[in-house]
Amino acid sequence: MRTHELVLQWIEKQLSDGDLTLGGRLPGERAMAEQLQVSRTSVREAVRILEAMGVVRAGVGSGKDAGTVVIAEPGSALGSTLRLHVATRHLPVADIVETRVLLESWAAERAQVGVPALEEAAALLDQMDEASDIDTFLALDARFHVALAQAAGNSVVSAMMASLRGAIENYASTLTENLPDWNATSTRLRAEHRAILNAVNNNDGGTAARLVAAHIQGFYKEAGVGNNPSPK
Amino acid sequence: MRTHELVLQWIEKQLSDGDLTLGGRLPGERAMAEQLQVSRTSVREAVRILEAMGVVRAGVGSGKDAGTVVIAEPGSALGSTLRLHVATRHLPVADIVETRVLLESWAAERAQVGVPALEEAAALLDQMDEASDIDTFLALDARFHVALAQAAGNSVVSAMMASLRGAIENYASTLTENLPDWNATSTRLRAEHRAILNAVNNNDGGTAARLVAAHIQGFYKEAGVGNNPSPK
DNA sequence: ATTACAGTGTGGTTAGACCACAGACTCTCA
DNA sequence: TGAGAGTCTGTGGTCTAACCACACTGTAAT
Repeated sequence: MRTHELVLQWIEKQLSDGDLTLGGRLPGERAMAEQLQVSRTSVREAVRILEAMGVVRAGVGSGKDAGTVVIAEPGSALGSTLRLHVATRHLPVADIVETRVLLESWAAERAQVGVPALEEAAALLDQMDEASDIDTFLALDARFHVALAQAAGNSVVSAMMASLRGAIENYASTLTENLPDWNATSTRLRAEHRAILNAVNNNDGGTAARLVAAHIQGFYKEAGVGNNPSPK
Repeated sequence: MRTHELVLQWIEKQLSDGDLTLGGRLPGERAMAEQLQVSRTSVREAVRILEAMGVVRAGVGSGKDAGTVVIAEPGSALGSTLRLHVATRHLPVADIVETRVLLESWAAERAQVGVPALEEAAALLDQMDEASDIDTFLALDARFHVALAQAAGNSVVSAMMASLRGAIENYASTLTENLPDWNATSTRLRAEHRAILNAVNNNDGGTAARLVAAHIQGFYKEAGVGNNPSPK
């Protein structure tokens, strides 16, 4: 077993045992190195991996943002991983879109009325009405979908949803260049968003799920993702 | 931007541009360091991250298994990430199980008859009939479920399925100790597996999906995962 | 009291050395 | 001529020891 894996194992144990909790600080790299009788290099490699996994955040200096702190950001971490694999051409974008449809439909169907995430979603829609440039619109759109997914209350689904969206974010941005008429498209997307949110708030999960699926597939189809996700 | 992130960016570009493909070798660490004008340490940190993401595999020595090679194993990488987050107690096991049900039901419904993965699944069932100890059985069980998911032909869903299963592998192993009668349970599980596979082979996706959902929920419920996944 | 500055501890980076490993090569000897 | 032993080379794995930038903390000078 490689040295940095030993460090990883040790840290994972600290987490499992509850000795290290969210917001907690890891010992300094030099201290850990001495405690585990390994070099600082190996400690750093382990920390790098945890950072890539979204489990810790490293900050220099001193004070509140300094040191290596335990966080919980599985979404962005999974997103980076998926993005890299898309780059290797072994995760087709069509499969990602299809999976998004699957997860978001499920979440829309089970979204619970009254949770804070839904209020945030509504606020985001208002902001989108005033967004002028495309990138701002897309960023708000991403947050809206994530908020909607959160309303279902399953953190794994939320994280995966966010990661899928993140993995193809640049891709989606590029796609908009293919659109014949962005104004028309954005107007349609905004209307669809309202309809989805209304269905959710009316406790009509089935309709919400169908609308979400059509919404996502419609966008990528119009923007020209060659492959058509298998129809439900 | 930190140095190792620069290296990561460079490698990702090589992948995107197709200069680096599956099975291909990265330049040696020393060569990359010189080419990018950074230290070997920084190159190594980048490689460690890619390794954690399941994008490359590092091997010492010389010959076919040596050097840093591009692979495509998103499943195990995502699994490690999820496992760590479970350790931080911010991804409840119940949510993972629920997501498994979601993904596997979907996959079972769309599994295509005749693909190699289904033949492998059938072979695994035969092996499970002869498996004596629990851990062997569970390992085969995991492979069966992954094979079933692969039959749907969506690589993202397959990878996520595998990762979810991997994230709670140890957990599942521990759970079996809670079972009152392993022989009875394993007999039931085997019968359920056969029924699922039969439904798939009869092109009865709806039934297959229902059976899979019941199969997974039943196991965790019997084994005592407190939380009950929200009913469909 | 306010300000300037040195001190301290954090992660970030580097250079250079040595190790174990595994295949390729070469030399020796039967 | 063939087989075996020994050497060479290049890979990643690890370690040490230094230096940097940063951000707060305490202290001393004004």
